[in-house]
Amino acid sequence: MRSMDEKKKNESDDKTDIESVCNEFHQYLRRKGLRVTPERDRICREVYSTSIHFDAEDLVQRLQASSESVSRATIYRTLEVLEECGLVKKIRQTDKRRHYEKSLGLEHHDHLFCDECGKVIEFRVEEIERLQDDVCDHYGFHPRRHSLQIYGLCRECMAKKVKDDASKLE
Amino acid sequence: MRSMDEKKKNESDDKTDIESVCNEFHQYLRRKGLRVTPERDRICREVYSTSIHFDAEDLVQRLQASSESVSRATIYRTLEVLEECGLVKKIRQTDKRRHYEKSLGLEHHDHLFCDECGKVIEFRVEEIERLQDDVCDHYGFHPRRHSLQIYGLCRECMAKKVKDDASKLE
DNA sequence: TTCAGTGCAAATTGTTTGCAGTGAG
DNA sequence: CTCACTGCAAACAATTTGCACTGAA
Repeated sequence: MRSMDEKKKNESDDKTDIESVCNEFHQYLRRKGLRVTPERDRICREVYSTSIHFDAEDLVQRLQASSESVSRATIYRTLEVLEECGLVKKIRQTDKRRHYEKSLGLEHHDHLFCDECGKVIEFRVEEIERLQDDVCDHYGFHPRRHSLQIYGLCRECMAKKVKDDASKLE
Repeated sequence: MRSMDEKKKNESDDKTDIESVCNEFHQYLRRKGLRVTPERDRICREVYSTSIHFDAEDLVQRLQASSESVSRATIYRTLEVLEECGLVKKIRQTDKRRHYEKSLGLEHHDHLFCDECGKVIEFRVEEIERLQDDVCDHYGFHPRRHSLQIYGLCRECMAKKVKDDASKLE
């Protein structure tokens, strides 16, 4: 698997320094003539202090559980701003919820989603990226973003399923 | 572009004979002990007599415009059955609507979506399919379905944009 | 001081559900 | 004759919006 770029699956990896992310966000806001408010700051921190993957409703739950609650509307509005400034990316899954991932410092990558346990595995294969560009060239298409999602069963859930199926036959 | 499989973009291509599709659907229903009803038939025909791509709400609009209106609930319920039997496939969920494409006789393929005019271009690259399998092997992941979506601007919209931007500079 | 931003509650949108009546097998 | 299917209207769940108030610049 030469071209596959191994990624440690470390959801709570705190390498990205929250302060610098907030700074970047504040700068973006000022550049755009938007205001830096405690709510926006709080939301940005919450997003960046937890797992890479989250959805809007989860975020609402978490933020409203804290003493410094932020309203649902503000959270939705702020997620849009965060997306515009590139700190967060929509990845949208199968259910009706809007899924995001924080994107600072992350190279583009694609996902494997386990149908059973919901696990998310990230991967990146240069060769696939390149082939996509070829396709676009071929159609004169100007790509802005893409997503490759593979759904199925992860190793563990597959093993479990095989076992369950076997025991049903007894 | 050796491995790229050219697909004529012919949305209303009626090669797939509606009668045989309906037949297949009826057989599936019987096999499963489900009933063949006029509503299910009507929905199946509507799906197969129009463009490959559609979303649930569009279908509702079209079916309710006709004299033989079918209720929204029945349409949603039937789409599920059509999906189980493989006559229809769920695709992207960019907006909040549920998008489908009819899948009979179509080989798996991926999509380019134009952000501007909404055009959809289908493509298939064997090499990409193969690389995806490699990725799954590597993680011990058992794939069931996948989708690769590329968003951006199609040739025409890109040209238009370039022109517009240029005229703004005058 | 002045709007952009906030919270709240009401509105929207797509989809799902409960139920009484109906018709396919 | 039965029970799966239908239409309807109400229920849901996620997101959006209108509006009066508030606080960042």
